[in-house]
Amino acid sequence: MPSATIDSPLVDALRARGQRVTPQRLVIHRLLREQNRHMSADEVLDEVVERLPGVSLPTVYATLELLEQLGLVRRLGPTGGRVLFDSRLDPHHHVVCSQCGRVEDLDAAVETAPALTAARRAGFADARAGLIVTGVCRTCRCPRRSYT
Amino acid sequence: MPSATIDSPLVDALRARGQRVTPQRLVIHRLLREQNRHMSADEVLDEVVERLPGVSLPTVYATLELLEQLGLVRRLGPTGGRVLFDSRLDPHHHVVCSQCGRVEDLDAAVETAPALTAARRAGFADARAGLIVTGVCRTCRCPRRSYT
DNA sequence: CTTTTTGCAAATGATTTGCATTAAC
DNA sequence: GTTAATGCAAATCATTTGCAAAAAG
Repeated sequence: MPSATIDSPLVDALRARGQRVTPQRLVIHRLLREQNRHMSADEVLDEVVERLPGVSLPTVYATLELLEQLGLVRRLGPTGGRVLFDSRLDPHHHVVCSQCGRVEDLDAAVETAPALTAARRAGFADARAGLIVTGVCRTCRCPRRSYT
Repeated sequence: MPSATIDSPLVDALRARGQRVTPQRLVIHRLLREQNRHMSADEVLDEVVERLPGVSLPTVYATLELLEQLGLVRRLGPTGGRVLFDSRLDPHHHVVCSQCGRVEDLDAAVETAPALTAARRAGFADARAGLIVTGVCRTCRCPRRSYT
């Protein structure tokens, strides 16, 4: 009976996918489990090099993407790489394709009031809420085939 | 009695702030009102140069930022310039400071089910929802003064 | 041993900046 | 006339890529 360590979820997922367990991956994963804050790739590198000198930024990026695919971290922010501007001013939300970055409007009633209240309580003024739904769009889902 | 044109909201806001009404600003604003889609700065430039040759990318960026400040467009995507990774895996939301980019967790119950359903109906699979609240944090609000 | 992962250096792409010129007011 | 806004070229920043060397299984 293997005792569940902090590494287990990562190690198990890697083995299940036939991928390798490297010190870089372990250290980055541990760091993220320990730190209870949002970190950029840069910040991760800074902390990681202290424990494992020589680690490179590209490795950090690759590992973070891997961890995201394994469901072990959540990516925040740019879902595609660029900023988009929306001319619709009425309240509505958005769906973003996690593969191609396509953004579509989403008309759905979502009760954002409690979140706005919580934000104000946290010290944020002029709060506005927007729901971002992430998923895989039809086009990206249908492999190599025009709309059937 | 000035008839309300499509330009009015922009022109009025500019005058109110003592800023200048330039053809670039008018054309970019009109374009965004007409097009009913999300556009990147590049895409805006492409369309704008057809109507006003010689317009530059920096001007497009500056104008889009201005329009955002005036509340005439909404910015989607990178609220700060970089991606952040969140190690919290349980459902929660985020507040982002629109000035400094600071991101904090937000624990508030938000009913995302209807949005997820709408996304599926729109053809998106594996949909996950995250609420992003944008506002100005306390630190950015208190001008030039450490926490009082 | 074989194949994946790494580190390095260089490339890419979006956005921003400095500055002289032009155009609003 | 004054001052803000523009266009241009170059800078910056985060992220990605190509490839040979190192390491996991």
